[in-house]
Parts: sequence; structure tokens; C-alpha cells
Amino acid sequence: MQLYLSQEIQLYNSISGKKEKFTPINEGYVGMYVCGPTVYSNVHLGNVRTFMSFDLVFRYLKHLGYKVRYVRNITDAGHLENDADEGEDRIAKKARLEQIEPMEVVQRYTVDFHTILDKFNFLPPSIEPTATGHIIEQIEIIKDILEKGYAYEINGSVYFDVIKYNEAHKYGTLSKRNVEDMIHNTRELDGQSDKKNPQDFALWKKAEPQHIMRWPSPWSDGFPGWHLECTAMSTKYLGEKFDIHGGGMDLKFPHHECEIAQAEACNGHSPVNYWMHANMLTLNGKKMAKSTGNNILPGELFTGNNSNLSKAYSANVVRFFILQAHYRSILDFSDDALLAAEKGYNRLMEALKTAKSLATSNTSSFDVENWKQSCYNAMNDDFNSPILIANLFEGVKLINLIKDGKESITQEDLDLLLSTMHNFLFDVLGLTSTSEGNQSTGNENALSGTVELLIKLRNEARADKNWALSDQIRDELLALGIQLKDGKDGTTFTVAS
RNA sequence: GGCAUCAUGGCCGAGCGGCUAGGCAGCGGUCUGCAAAACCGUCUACAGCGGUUCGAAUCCGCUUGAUGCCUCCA
Repeated sequence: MQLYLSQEIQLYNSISGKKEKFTPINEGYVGMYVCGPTVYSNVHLGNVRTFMSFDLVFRYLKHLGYKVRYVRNITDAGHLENDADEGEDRIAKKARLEQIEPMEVVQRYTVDFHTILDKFNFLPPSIEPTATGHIIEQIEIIKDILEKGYAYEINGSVYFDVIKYNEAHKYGTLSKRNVEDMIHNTRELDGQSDKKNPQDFALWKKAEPQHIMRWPSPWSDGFPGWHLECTAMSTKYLGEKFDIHGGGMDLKFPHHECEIAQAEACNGHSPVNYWMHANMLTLNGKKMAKSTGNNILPGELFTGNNSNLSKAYSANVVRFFILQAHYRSILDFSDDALLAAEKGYNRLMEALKTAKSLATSNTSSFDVENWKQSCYNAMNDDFNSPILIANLFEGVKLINLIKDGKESITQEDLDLLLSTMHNFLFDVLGLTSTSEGNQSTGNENALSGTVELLIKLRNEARADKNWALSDQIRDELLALGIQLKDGKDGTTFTVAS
């Protein structure tokens, strides 16, 4: 029996503003689309958090036995600097500044994106389509919208007519805005825009003569509007109606609003049942901005090479830290918070090692089955990873108390405890075991042997009560980043990472 | 200025009307030759002012502040 039959997910639907029971369109199958990055610069840490939130969703749905088709696009054309105006394509701009081809920009930052996500142990999406690979599909959608009368062509460009659309449908349901307010509050200066109204958005843009990113269309040689690619690709791979659409909060308006309008103009109905939006990341209480230096690149976390960081952090620690907050809350990134997360993470992993050598009893003094369900309950409640983690720490405490002889557990319950911890930590939260993750190299074996030797010598000195020598060994190793840990069963060591 | 979201203890962060969140730090223990590490135990909350209710961190109103979008930065 699949787990999803016994676990009911409640998820927060941005469009209704409420938690709703999750029921996929086709039982056992889930279609999920998440707006991917525009590959015009190094992936933003906030982007990492957004995609990590949906990695968590993807992993949990799979864990429950759903067959999930997860589509996450790469925007490699059409994303303008300024959506409301005659902006420049972000990728084209970067290419101009760097004096390289747009596709070189795309390639460079797509590779960066994948490299960083790999380090954080993201599962690859089922399909990762690009905007430039779906120009034909986008043109077909524009034709359809034109035929339905919700778009108009001017000077080789095609714009979506928001006012007209709003007469038959409602524009702004997701972001809870109404078109009248938007018209009254438009601050935009009246530029040389071809648009009938500032709220209209581009479906197709005629390319300037020097613009290299151009494709033929019935209207002009040009390129598609940013919002259109997501409609084209989600429809192609997931259908006119699919289960979950996700993205960062900042995409709610206008991007997702435009997607709804485009799809509804074509198909007469909303494309998505559940909208999910991941919240922002701040740094030291303020928003991240490259211009003020209040910014960390994901890669800098691994080197510690940033004035906001006191040291380097492993991808696991960062992942653990991010998942300790709920995806719908603003999360504040800081060195102190990362240090705290690192200690907590280490404690969790230590307990896992401890658990392997626990003595079992004939009876259990703890209801493991009940605890396990509370882990599921946490995730079922809108993917509440912080509560899940709190539950996992209950497991840590139990393990340590059993070790101290203050609680008891049967072999059967211990197996259940361990498999549950393992499933949630590694499969659902996507952490990797430190011991499994780091393969021992020859150097590490040599180091290990050397330290073991020093431990042996130190123990001989201690047996002779030669404290000066034993403390020298201990202290000088510590200065080198090797900490000796004297326990009841002998001395172990850890190497600072 | 408009729309939206939010404000929890030294720090991070759950909480969706009554019942312990959790992590880190601190404090007290266990262990130790002394330490460190590890483990156990434990204290400090609910932005302000009103209201609803037998009862509010949790619902409503106002005030203050923050964040996102509208206006380059996810």
C-alpha cells in the first residue's frame, strides 16, 4: 500500500489564502511546475532557498509513493530588465557587458546553477526545459490568444490586453489586486511604449536589428515575453490543468498572474489547482542586495570567503539551517544562526552513530510508532520541516537516554526508530550522512593512523601521570584543528572541517 | 502612495482559542588527573493600546515597525 493513502497532506494554497486538503487530479500522480532561474548571473542564495523548498515538496511526495513529474524551467531568453517598460533582455544585457554571446552567458550560469544545486544535494527535476527550446509552442499560444481576442499586435510586437481580459475574467486573483486600483496607482511615466495600457504585458517582442536573440514569427523576427514560456512549457509537459505550481513570493505578481491570464485566455479555465510560494531570505535582518554588499553567494558559504561569515559551512549545515524554518516564513541568514544550526546538525548525526550500538530490551518505554506518525503529521501539515526536525530531536534525546539506561527499547522498535530517522533525514530533508558522504582518501587514512598513534602515546603518558606530555599532545592537536574526545570507552577524535 | 504578508525569550525559529515546540547560547549536574567534547536537567517570550471570549501569542480594530510586489536586485 502506498503511504499517500494513509497520509493526508494539507497545503497552503496562495490563491485561496488557506490550507487545503491536497487531492491530485489523477490519484497517485502529481504534476508540479516550479519557475526556474533566469540564467544571467550566479544563482542567488534566495533562489537556492526557493528551490530547496520545492525539493522538499518533491522529496516528500515521492516518499509518500506519488509518481511526481516535476518540471522546473531554465529561462534563457525573454526576461526583460523591466517588465512594465521597454526593458532590455537580461541575458542580452549581460552578454553585451561581458562581450560574449548570449548563449555563452546562458551556458555559464546554467552550469553554475547545476553545480551549486548538486552540492546541496537537490534531486534533479523530471524535466528541465528551456525557453529557447520552446519558441514554436510559445508562438502557437500567442496565435491562440490573438484568435480569442485577448491580445493585439503593434509594430511587430504582441501584447496581452489586460483590460479586455479583465472584462470577461478576473485579473489579479492570485495577488489580490484589482485592475482599477492598478490603473489609478500607476506611477510609470508615459514612455514610448506601444502598449495600450501599462498593465498589458508582452507576449512577443520585435527584436532590434542588433539583437542576436531572435526567432521568426508571423509578427516579426523577435523573442517571446517572459511570462509566456512558463505557460507553454507547463501546458506541454503537465497539461492544461495540473496540480502544483510553485515559485518565489516575488513571482506572484506579475509573473504568475500573467500565467493565469494567458492560460485562462487560451483554455477558459485556471491552469493550476494549488499555488505555492516560498518566502524570502534576509541577511542580518535586511534584504539581500548586491548593491549594498549585504549579500552572500552560495559558493561563498563553502569557502567562508565573505565578510558576513566567520567560517566555511558545509552544504548539509546550510540545508539543515534553511529547512529549520518553514518555507512560508521569511528566514534570516546570519553567521550566528548558521553556527547554531551546525551544532544542532552535528548532534543529530552523532545520535545516529550512537543508535547503531544501542543495547535492546524486551520492552520499550517509548511509543515509537506514535512518534513516527508525529513526524508524518508535521510534513502533512503544509510541509512543516521545522516541526519535523523538532520531532527528530525527540528521537535524538531518546537514543541518548537509552544509551544512559534511562529508557529501554526493543530491537523491533529500534529498527523502526532508525529507519524513520533515516527516511526523514536523508530521503525527505535531503541531508547526506557525513560518514557516507565523505569517502576516505589515502590522506585521511594516514591522518587517522597518525592521530591514533598520538592518542596511544598520550594514553601511555596519562598512565604514567605525565600530565605535561599528555596535555601537550592534546593541546597542540587541538591547535591543528584535531579535537580529542575522552569518553568512557576510550578516546576518539574529530577533525575540524 | 497602493496591494499583500509579518512582528515570539540573549540569538535562530515553531505555534492556527485552553495542553512542553525545537535548536544554539546561559545556568546546574554526570563524566574527567584537570579540561575539552559528549550526555542529562533547567530559566528568561509572545511589538504597543483597546475589544470579543469563561479563557488569546493564537480572533477583531487601531498604532508603531519590518519585508515583498507595484519601480534594477530572487
